[in-house]
Amino acid sequence: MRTPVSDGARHGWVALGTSGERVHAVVLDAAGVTLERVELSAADFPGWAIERESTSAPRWVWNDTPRWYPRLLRAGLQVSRCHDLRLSHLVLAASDLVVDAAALRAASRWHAPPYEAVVPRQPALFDWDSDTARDELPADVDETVAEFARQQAAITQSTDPNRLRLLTAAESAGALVASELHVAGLPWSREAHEQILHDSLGTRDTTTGIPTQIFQLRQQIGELLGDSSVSLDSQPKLIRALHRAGVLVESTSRWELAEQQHPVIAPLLEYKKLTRLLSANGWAWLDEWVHDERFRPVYVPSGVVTGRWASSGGGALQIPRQLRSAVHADPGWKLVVADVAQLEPRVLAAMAADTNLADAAFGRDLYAGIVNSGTIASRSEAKIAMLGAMYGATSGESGRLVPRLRRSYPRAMALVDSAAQTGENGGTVRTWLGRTCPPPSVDWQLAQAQASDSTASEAEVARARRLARDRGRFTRNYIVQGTAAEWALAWLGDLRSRLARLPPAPATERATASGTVFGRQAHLAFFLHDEVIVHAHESQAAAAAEAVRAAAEAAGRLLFGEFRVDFPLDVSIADSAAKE
DNA sequence: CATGATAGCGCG
DNA sequence: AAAGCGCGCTATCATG
Repeated sequence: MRTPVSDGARHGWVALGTSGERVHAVVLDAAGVTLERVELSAADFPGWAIERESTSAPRWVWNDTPRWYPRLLRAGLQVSRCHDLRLSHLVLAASDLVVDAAALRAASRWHAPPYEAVVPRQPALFDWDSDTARDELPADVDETVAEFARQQAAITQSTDPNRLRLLTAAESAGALVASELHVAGLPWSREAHEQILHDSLGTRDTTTGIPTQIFQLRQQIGELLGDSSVSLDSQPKLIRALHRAGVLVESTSRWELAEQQHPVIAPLLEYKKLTRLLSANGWAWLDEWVHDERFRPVYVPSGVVTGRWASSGGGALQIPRQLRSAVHADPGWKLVVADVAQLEPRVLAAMAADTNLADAAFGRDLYAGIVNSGTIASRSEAKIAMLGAMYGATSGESGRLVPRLRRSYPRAMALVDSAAQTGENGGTVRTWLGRTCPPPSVDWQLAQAQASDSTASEAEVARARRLARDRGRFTRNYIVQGTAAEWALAWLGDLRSRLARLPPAPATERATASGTVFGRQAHLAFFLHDEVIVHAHESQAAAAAEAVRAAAEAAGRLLFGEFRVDFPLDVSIADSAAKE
């Protein structure tokens, strides 16, 4: 295992490409001048890369991290830095900060969907259409070098090269982390999971497969509704059965059912809860997604329009709290579970340089700070108000409370209000580092144009107004959610290099079996917007926890410099990831 | 039989 | 009471 060299002077770049079975590398100096061209067989490539990393720690330039990095990891190489051309292209071609994006946009083959969408897990299910084939990502090394040059030029000539350099580096570091998370996997106890399933669902009937608890609830609900054959899984049928029993609901959603007074409600809500567990994370999920005590979801960096990650397969970003105790460290290892308290409002305070809000948050619970300042009476109201301000609430308790925040924190509120106004007017907004939201759709623009015509009907005007407001709420939230995603990338990127610098754990049986770079090393095991889980040998858990905190501080400084805002973490070191 | 839309619920 | 952002996934049901 090679430990990444810590960042210091610039180490130059190595651009990679393929041609058939051959790998081509072009070594560039820091100014982008070609120093050397190397051609390798696919088999020789990992060894060559390991050598290169240890001698010069270059920034690896490649078309798409998931097409290159997993095999290097399996060969034992954790690289220190890369430039992901696909992700960077998507950011730069759309960014307001780029002065002339024509050349980038003309290179349309670089505008490509995530690898998972192109190479699906079950290829048979995918229907290749001509567009996808035509837009396949370039792999040739000269095309790689050319795109890299275009991107460097776009950054250098932009109105804010520093931000775009940070953003593309953060995106690229995130791409490395995403591959590492997949290869390492989330430690998952099959036994603990099965215990949870058994405790809540009971045992599966040997012939029907229906768990006893669900079977019994179904019987009980049938009796209470006076219809033993009622279908509980079909909303229309369930609604009709409820109506016959005098429960006058318009939907079968949980909140509406919960309002009703009827003996069938409690068992019905329980039934819905249990069937949800069964279908989303039951025995079938366990068999499909957990192997060798690891859950290995596919993370999709930048899969969300705001820059947040998405995931593909297994519902990685929706693991229910109920199952978190199944996330369990290996014997002799620990989980360091850390999440940021109120990331988004802190990010908003820093973006707006709103010292009142940053001070209210400093060193404590942000909502308690708002209460403390006398702005709002209770913590729960403060939270509702702040979420309403960032999401664009107009009615209800939230809408009522937002004006109070506007009085106490005018700078922060003006920033989100202005983003909303820009969006309503059809404009674009951008995050702190320059990720720019998409322009309004053709349909949206058409609706606005029609509504401004003197012959427009009332319905057309109302629809255009509603669409404009919808877009305003989107852009309002975009700047905050997107900048929070950037903070999280900076946190992850800094953390991965800190963890890589920790000395390896003592040799264990598992280390020899796992066959990857992470067998003996503290490593990231999970990431979810504002939370990380690190898997570390017990001898290193405390150092890993300290690295998590230090990385959060570094991320705050990297984005917001000396502005006085902090990002406090809740950190725990435990065998499982269970909360509370 | 396959595809797409919708409801509902899980996560931040 | 159920609004106000961003997602993925499952089941059902209408449509091709």
